[in-house]
Amino acid sequence: MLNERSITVSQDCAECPIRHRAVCARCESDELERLEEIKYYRKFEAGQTVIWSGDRMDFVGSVVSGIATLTQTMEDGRTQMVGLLLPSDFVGRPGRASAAYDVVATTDLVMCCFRKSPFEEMMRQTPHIAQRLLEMTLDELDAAREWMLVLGRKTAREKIASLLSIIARRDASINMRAASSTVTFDLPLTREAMADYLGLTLETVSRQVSALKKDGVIELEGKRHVTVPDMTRLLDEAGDDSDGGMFA
Amino acid sequence: MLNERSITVSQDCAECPIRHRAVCARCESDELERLEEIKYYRKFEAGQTVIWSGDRMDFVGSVVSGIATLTQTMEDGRTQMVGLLLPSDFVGRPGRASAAYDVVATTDLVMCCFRKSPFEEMMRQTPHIAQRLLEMTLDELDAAREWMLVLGRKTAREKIASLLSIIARRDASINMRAASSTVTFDLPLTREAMADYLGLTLETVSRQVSALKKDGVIELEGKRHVTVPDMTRLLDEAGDDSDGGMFA
DNA sequence: CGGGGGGTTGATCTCCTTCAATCAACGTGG
DNA sequence: CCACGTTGATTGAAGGAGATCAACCCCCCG
Repeated sequence: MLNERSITVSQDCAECPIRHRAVCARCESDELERLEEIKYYRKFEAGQTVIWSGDRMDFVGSVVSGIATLTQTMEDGRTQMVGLLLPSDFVGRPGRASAAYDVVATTDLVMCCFRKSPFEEMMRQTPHIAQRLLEMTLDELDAAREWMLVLGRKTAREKIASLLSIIARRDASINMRAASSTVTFDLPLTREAMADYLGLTLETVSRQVSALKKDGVIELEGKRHVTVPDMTRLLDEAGDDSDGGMFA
Repeated sequence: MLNERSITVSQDCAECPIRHRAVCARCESDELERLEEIKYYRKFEAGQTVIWSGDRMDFVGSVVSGIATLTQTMEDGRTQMVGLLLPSDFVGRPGRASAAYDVVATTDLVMCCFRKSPFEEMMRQTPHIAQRLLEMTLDELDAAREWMLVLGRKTAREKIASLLSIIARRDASINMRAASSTVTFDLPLTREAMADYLGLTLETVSRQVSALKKDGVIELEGKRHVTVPDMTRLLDEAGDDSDGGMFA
């Protein structure tokens, strides 16, 4: 832990680990130079709140490393996660003054932030940023719609299987691993966070995870380390159409 | 499959009722001229399918009048609506070859379609279109996230109240009516479509609509015509934070 | 008249929530 | 080093919200 923490984070775009996927992916070197002028890094510890819904938000930015969640909460405390932010994902909405959701770091988190108004100005001038942001937003919209099916129509067991599939898939994509039939990864979420994502209680999550384990769909080491011996089987449990659309 | 009785109607952008809200809202007159060259109108009757998920899609477009739905269906028939398309809403995704969802006309529908590759070419050349599309996509993403809270955490009664609130609100916005405390509108959806939107069964929808009526939250003339005597009361039933965010 | 689509209502069942006890891992202070 | 509190997780028992299955109504239309 301490070792990882002490790693110096590069502020140089040229060495940025998320350069090829983030909002700046399409930028030319002169555009990157302009971005460097308005950017700054921020670090958050696991559990810290990045911003509260309704708060004034004078920056937008990208997740460099770590994981954050976007959540909505009703007055009586019921909460629903509406987004899971992974490295390269974009945070904030250009043209909007205040945050629409709570953003919370679930692991230690590094963000590359841009001051909002210069960023908005750049969006107007250089189409590369707006183009990439449109692409990313359309992807997020697709993901949100996929999740609406999960929330509205799937059983608890299918919900868990769906979540595990998604994490496994993205893990494979980030680490450039081939989609082999057996997959291993660490759950970045607590049982409660999983429940908030899936519209369940944490007890139901716990029970269904245990059930999937008992049925041999997954194997567990500790609470968080998951092995999926047969990815097809998991996708089947998720109720997704066969292939699982291994899209980039 | 090919009995699609789409009728082409010529129409002038200058007189278009959705010009100020659609994807072309920001276009200058010369840009509109270019758009006119690649556009064509299509009409669909209530119940007709505009396109099936997975089908090749060689156009994108805007809803001019009428209402369409975006739905996802699992192999066993469970369906979830993931979008409700109203006049001025955009259909299709630039850069994607095939439809990701079923699009169905729930009322008689008129669409203004653009041939896909010329449209994509225009997006690259004229920033006004991409800018507006980004804005609209961000709005849709917000709406989708709002809906995730409804699907994941609200009770059946709250779900119905939420749907009615949304329809009432948008109706007020389209018809430029002041947000008076008493509102009247026609439900554009069958009970089954409401159920698909809300992740419920049609029986539960029916029961909860009746319950809201019995409790005086709404009044009904026939099955479809709804009167809301006190909008605040309805918003309260929906579990939304007080004001209901009367956004433009 | 018959039939079908849309809608309502009733009885029963079940999956998930709720409430509660227990456990393991971990850090902290006496 | 051990008692103690805390946090995350598991498991059990009981209850309820909504699903399921089924009957029936209304209205339009051929």
